[in-house]
Amino acid sequence: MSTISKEDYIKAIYTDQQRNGKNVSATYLAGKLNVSKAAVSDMGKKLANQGFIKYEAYRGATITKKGEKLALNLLRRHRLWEVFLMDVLKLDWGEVHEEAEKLEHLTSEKLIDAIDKYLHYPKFDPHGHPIPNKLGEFPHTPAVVSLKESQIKKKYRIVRFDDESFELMKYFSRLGISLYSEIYLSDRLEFDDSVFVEVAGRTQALSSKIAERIFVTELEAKDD
Amino acid sequence: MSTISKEDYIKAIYTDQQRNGKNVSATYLAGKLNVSKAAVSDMGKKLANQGFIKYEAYRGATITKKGEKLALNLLRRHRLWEVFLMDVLKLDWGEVHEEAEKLEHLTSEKLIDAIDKYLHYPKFDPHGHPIPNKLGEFPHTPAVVSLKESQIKKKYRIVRFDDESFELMKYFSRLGISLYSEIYLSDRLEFDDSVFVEVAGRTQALSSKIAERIFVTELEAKDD
DNA sequence: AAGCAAATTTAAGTATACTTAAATTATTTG
DNA sequence: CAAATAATTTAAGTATACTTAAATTTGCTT
Repeated sequence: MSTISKEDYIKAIYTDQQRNGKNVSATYLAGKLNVSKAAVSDMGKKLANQGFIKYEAYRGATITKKGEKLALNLLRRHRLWEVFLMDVLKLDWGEVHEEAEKLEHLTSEKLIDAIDKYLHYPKFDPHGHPIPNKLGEFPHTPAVVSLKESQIKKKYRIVRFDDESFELMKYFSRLGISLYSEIYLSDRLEFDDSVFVEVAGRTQALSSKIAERIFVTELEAKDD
Repeated sequence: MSTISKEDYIKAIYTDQQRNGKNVSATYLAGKLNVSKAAVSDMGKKLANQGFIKYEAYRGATITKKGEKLALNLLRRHRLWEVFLMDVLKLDWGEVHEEAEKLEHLTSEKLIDAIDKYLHYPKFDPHGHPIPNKLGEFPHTPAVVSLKESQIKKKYRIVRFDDESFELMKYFSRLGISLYSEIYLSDRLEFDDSVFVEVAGRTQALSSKIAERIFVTELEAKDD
């Protein structure tokens, strides 16, 4: 009923819809999944037939309840594997996502529950993404905003990197930007929406593309 | 180059050739892999083209060096996963083989090496199968024979169950026959080659089909 | 050694998940 | 608002890994 390929489409549709709120376009999916737009159109119809998504010709996909259930399950498997591979098997940052991407598709309910138990039911993965429980429920979390939307002259704590690419993660670690570190948003340029931040004792400029991927919670005001 | 399907064929060919020493027949593979004989014939040609096996029409398959290398790698991945799933994640006997069967195909060199290290380089899996190292070398092991070939009136230690089926494993555990237990081969019937054994304080009769799957090493003579 | 049964292959066809190229629909812009 | 351009779909074709049914080969039996 659901193959690896289909699962990849469903996860991409769910994730993009969560992030951007609108119908997920064929072009986006083709880029993300590295296939032609024609393939997306084809698969769109199949997934719609099987009730995982709604697919209107020329206007993209939206996830259904059934699709969401599968997507949350995949997210759960993916994120638990990530924690496991990093914390237990000591794979590093960059390897973890790619491995999890493969393992998530072939992991039975029993196995993933065993991993969950072994890890004492973690609530977040190594990027700060919340891990759905068996029922597909996310842990309750304080409100988070991306650095792009947060206010200047305020102190925050980084709680999530909303990106899995090894490249960006390496960039962050080179800059001393890591999960749960404090960050002070000193300024934002009108010109290109880039931001200036103080983190790990350094002042950095970050493009809005990057700020958009860093999620934070507010801390008490900084006293200078 | 090598898909999950192909890997399953190669593993089956390698394993059967090891066990029975002759060309592996299409009928055997069709049964083992749950596909038609026509499918085996098809795939046989493909695998031969790619250098994994030799395949002579009407006379079955033999593994090549290249195929053996891949098979040993698969065996390594499979067996390490089995140890990991049982010892670390506490899955039970029956579940372990099936899960490993899926995971082995999508496990990178790095991951399997991390698992190997985590487990402190185990030499045998939960069925007593030897685990090849990174180079495809088996650990040195004392000579083992199946109960079918061993001599009566001698004491042995069970060191391997050469079968992965849950059914047989359950049967053994019901009879109190477990890995590394002592077993005394009291008699063998000419009639059907079945054997009488004393194990776990009980006297049992075992069919030759079953005796064939139990591998033992000799212990010092039993003193009555 | 001929005939027969079993094993195997060939042939034709299916489903999945793609591809490229042409045709169609939607959207932007002057 | 029409034309251009961008996005998407349709059509035709490919590779993989199967299927069933018919034809062929092998090896056994007498």
